[in-house]
Amino acid sequence: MFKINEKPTIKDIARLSNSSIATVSRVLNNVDYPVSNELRESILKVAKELNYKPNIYGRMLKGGQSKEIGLLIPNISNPFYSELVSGVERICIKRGYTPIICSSYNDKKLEKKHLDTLLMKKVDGILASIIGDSADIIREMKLENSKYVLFDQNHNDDSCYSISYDFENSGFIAASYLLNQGLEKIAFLSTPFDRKSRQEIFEGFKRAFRLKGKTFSEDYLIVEGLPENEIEQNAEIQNGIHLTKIMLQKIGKPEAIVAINDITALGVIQELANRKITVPDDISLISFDDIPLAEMVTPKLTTVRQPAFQIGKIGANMLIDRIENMYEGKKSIIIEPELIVRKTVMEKE
Amino acid sequence: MFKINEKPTIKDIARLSNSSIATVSRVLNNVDYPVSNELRESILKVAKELNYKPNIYGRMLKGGQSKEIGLLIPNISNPFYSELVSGVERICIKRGYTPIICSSYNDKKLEKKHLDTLLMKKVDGILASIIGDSADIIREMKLENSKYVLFDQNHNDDSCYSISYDFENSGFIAASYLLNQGLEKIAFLSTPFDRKSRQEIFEGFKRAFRLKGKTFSEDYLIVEGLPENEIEQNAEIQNGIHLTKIMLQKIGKPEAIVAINDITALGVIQELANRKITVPDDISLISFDDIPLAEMVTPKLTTVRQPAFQIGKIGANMLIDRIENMYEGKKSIIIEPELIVRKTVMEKE
DNA sequence: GTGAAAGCGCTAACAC
DNA sequence: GTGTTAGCGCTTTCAC
Repeated sequence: MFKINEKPTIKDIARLSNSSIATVSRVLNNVDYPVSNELRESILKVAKELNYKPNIYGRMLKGGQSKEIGLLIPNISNPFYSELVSGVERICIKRGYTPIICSSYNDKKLEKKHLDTLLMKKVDGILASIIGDSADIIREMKLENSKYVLFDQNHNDDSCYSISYDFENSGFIAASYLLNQGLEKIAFLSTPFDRKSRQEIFEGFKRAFRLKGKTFSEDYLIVEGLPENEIEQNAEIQNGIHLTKIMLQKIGKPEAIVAINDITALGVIQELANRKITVPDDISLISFDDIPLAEMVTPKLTTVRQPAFQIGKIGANMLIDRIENMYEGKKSIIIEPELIVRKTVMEKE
Repeated sequence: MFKINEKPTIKDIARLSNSSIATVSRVLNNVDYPVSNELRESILKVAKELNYKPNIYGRMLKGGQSKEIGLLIPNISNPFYSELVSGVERICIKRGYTPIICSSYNDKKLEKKHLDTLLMKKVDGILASIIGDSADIIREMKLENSKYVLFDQNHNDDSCYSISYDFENSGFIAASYLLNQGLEKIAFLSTPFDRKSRQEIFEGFKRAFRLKGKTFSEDYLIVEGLPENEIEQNAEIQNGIHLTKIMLQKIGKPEAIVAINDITALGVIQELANRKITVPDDISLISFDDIPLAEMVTPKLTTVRQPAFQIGKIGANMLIDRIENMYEGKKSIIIEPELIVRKTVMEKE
């Protein structure tokens, strides 16, 4: 018999089926190779009896693919990213890969450590939304000539495959919609513009004003941030509360508010409610992302959809296509945002 | 030189540092073994120059630990589970493990496939919240003599390590709190009692009535379910909406509602709002879980905390302790729930 | 059709 | 202190 309490190997199968490891390997891998039916049956029978499971490490050593991809994100418990992950997962399931999910919790050291782990595991590729020095991370991935695709990154590096939203247009859509409802005193609430995305949304926002022949007064730009530390998972909502307080103090009640994302918008609603100010009756509110929550809360959020699930799916397909050397699309994919009208903006009747 | 475009191995390092693979292995593993400083320096220098990363597959083949644990859950994009995952992740980071997260999306076939993948990867252990036939899954894990810990499972199997909440007490706490506020016409809204947890919550709920010398009229028990299919990610909130409609039709407006979880409660609020019924002014509402959302929405949810993050942390520690043969706690850990008073229950003044 | 044997990168037992 | 070597489970080449 084979070793007690040890996993059976092809050797055991070979012995018990009176054949050789080579033949067993051929049969089990269903490789296109002539094997007598009799032997084949016998081998399969023994394999089944032993409840044989191949040892992937033996296989990997021969230089196989790990069929794993790394997924480097800031925080799995942020609904935006858990949606993104979900999209990646679906594609991975369909295409036979396992995603290794790593949250860096806004800790650059940890992010680097995760990267090292992934590289060591020799994952077939990496999907990353980097919080730290992206140049650094990219360099390392290149060094290991790992395949990778970046989400929404601040990279100036043309050599990277990436996927992102058209943030400028997002901002434009939001502002245009408000202006079209006759709302003009609009406050823009955001955490600091340290990510390109936020700056771009603001640029599009201003473009909408320009196009209507109006000017945006910088007094209405409220940018402030608790230092970005998402370990406190409700940091973003705290930002919304904080920004609202500052806004009310600086400029009083505007007609409408643009919040940099849905979670921030939730904070805005909460702080306004504290002061008996109702959305949308007293102030209209629009934000960005359209996380699933957006239509679960009351009132349902009017928002500009930047679909996390979809970007996850597209990104995963892009990466796997690259891994399998069949990617033929563009190096940089841009997803167009979409206005989702719900209940937080008072519409002109 | 070593092979172009290939990863350097200890062989390459040995060659370039004029030593042997054994010595290289010793130095790199920092094993307690005498090596001359000169050689050590030289080896480390070469390793660094080559940007050497050990191949874990070679190591694993020798029977090492994978330092991975499997995490089998229903759905990563459900906030409850993304919190749980987050808890597991923290512990894994601290203790040097990588969690492999697998969502089964309520598909039993997929769950089984994930399990096979995990077993094949020879993860050091598995944390599981099983949706399918748990006996089946447990049998397989035992067969592979894999270490495992179950979350909140319907297992009758005493031989299992598990962690769960005291659901009966949760139900008791919720009902007692409402009754103490003078609320007596209380509806209980839940999806079908196919999980032990829901039945237990209801038992505790009834116990509170009994203890106050009151009886709960079964008319007020509203159990109904869209077939459980969380692929539609907002299935749970739809359940809340659906249950509310049925309730209003069957019994009209109760004084208070107990909803089986926070997301369902969000659906309740939404449907009531549609009909201009306000929480808590017209109807009080309490639910279970205390997902982060619960205090982000307006009104903030009064709920009985069944802390997902904490259960994730404890479960991960339990599993890793078992893996490292240092677990000394109980086979079955029960977490006590806690009442979190916020804004959805009208308090007696 | 089938089997023997080399070798993937690493660790560890053994030899010097 | 250092080096040689066997062997982990598998795939694959080569020989029969």
